[in-house]
Amino acid sequence: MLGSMIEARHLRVLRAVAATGSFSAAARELGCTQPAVSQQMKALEQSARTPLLVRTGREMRLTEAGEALVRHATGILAGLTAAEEEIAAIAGLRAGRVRLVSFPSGSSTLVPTALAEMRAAHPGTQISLVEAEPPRSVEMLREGDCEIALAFRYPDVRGADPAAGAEWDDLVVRPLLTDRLIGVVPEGHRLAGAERIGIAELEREPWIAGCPRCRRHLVEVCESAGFTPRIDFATDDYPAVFGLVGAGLGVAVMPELALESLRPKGARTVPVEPVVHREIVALTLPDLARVPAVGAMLDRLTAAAAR
Amino acid sequence: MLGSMIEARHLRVLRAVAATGSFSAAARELGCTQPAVSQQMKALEQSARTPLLVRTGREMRLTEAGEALVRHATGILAGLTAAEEEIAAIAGLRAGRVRLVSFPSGSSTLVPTALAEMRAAHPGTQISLVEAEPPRSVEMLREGDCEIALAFRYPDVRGADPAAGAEWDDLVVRPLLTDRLIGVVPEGHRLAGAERIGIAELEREPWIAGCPRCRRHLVEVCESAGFTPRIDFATDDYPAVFGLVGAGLGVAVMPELALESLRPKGARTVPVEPVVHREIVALTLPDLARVPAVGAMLDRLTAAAAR
DNA sequence: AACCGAGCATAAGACACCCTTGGGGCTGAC
DNA sequence: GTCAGCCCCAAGGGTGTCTTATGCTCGGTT
Repeated sequence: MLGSMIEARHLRVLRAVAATGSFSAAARELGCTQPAVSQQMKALEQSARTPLLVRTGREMRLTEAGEALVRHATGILAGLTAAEEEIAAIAGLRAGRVRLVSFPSGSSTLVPTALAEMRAAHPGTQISLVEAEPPRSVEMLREGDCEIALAFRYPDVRGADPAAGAEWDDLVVRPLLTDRLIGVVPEGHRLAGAERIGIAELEREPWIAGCPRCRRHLVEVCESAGFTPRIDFATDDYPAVFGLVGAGLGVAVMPELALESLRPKGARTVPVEPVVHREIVALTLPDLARVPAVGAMLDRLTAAAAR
Repeated sequence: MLGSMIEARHLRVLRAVAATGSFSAAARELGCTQPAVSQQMKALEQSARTPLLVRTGREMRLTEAGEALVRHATGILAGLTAAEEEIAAIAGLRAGRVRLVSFPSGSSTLVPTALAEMRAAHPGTQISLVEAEPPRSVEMLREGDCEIALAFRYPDVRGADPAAGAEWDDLVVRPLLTDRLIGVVPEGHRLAGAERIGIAELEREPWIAGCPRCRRHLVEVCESAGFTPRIDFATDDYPAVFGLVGAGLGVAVMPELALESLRPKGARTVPVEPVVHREIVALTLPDLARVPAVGAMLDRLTAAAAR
């Protein structure tokens, strides 16, 4: 049912025979023995239901049908080698597109350096970057709108939050780096000069929270410390958080990594206890992880995170 | 060495998978089982050295390499089916060219009727006709300049002429019809009214011979009758022979078939004894005889000769 | 919460295909 | 006449391919 068609191998052999004029020469060109060529041609003529070659003792000639097939074979084999080359380029990292989606402001230093190294090592590849929040970015990954999603996760505070990581159990999770949350208080705050702050010391402060998941995790941490934070504002824009805190409107916690590219105007940063870690990971699909360009980009991200 | 390339079968399966979005549906479309599709795709991905499909649980998506391959597959498979159709047309007598070469004036009635029936039965085929003498026509056949050669041969007169037929022992010889030689004498000749002429009765007449092979055979026949003919003229143009005989310049023998389309001006025809037969045959190469259009044309020639 | 249907992967077995080796016949050249 | 080149044929080993049967996961249902 599937095997009664003309195969590419047949056309390669036929073309070699037509070009050289003999089975033996074609066999030498193809790197096989002469009976192999003979059998291929017999099979091809059988599936064609008409002779393609005329054996005249001295030379091997094509029939009309043979000429027609050779004429078509040229284009077909050209298309086939073009396809093979394009695939080989993708497999050999001389081409390939990787769509990277990252959470906002998570691409401050990690993504740019990884992207620069990737471009330097494999100039043919094209890396695109879009920003999206983790719930949305994972959705994009599953929908096929990107190949790599940068996300972060918090460890379970009390074993009651398996959902945060459980959503990813069918994904490839590549840990990149782990940073911790730093407390942010107004300059005039009573704890502004402290060396460390126990989280419970901020029980009665108004809070400025981050993105929904950050906010949820903040509540969990505080509740396991014995209180429920009063959240007055919520924004995922870190400069805005800094502005709000600097204006004396509340306190906040912020990833250490985000601080590197922010200027603390009117606010002070203080380590909090217990230490809260945030793990930044790269996510992809199992099949996509085996795509060379995707794997290479993951490696670059890992390498960039190692600093 | 030969088996490491992308095969057409792989592309057909890949296209079906891409079109249907699942292995099972592709298997139904292709008329095979689902594991067959699964294994084909695994083999293709292995030879591509990069994943082509992304299994996301719900749907089957293509990677960039997969998209590229499908894009190429469209053209490749189109070319392949076009080639298959053209071959099938030739095999199915909806197309095909047959170059027929015939000896002069041998195509008087035989070839036209066969050609007309061929055209009526298989309108797609193209039959061309060229005239050439038997030594040359066989050469054309061997050189690949025609598919069928019409020729004639005389039976051995004394077992000393094996060369006439021995040249064809690697050819397919299809006997079409056998006619006999008829004597031609001037109107005023002493034997013009005879019912039969013994060949020896023309011993002292001047002769008008035909083509080289006819002339050679004439000499053999006469010699086996006990004399050597005196040949004054030789031409392979039968009307010219008639003219020469009618002008009283000699006697001749002529194939009965040629007489049908000639007007005997000034000459009379008389059967000669012993009866000399001339066998008209169609020649082709063994491989070419298996080409449908060639075989069909041979059949039409045989059928036309049966009348 | 448990069930069920759809879909994919895997394993094993039968079968076909393909290539190679070895031998033979044929043709053309020295 | 011999020799080299070319083709076909037959037999054997290896590989690929398809099928059946089975297990697993997922999504929708009862």
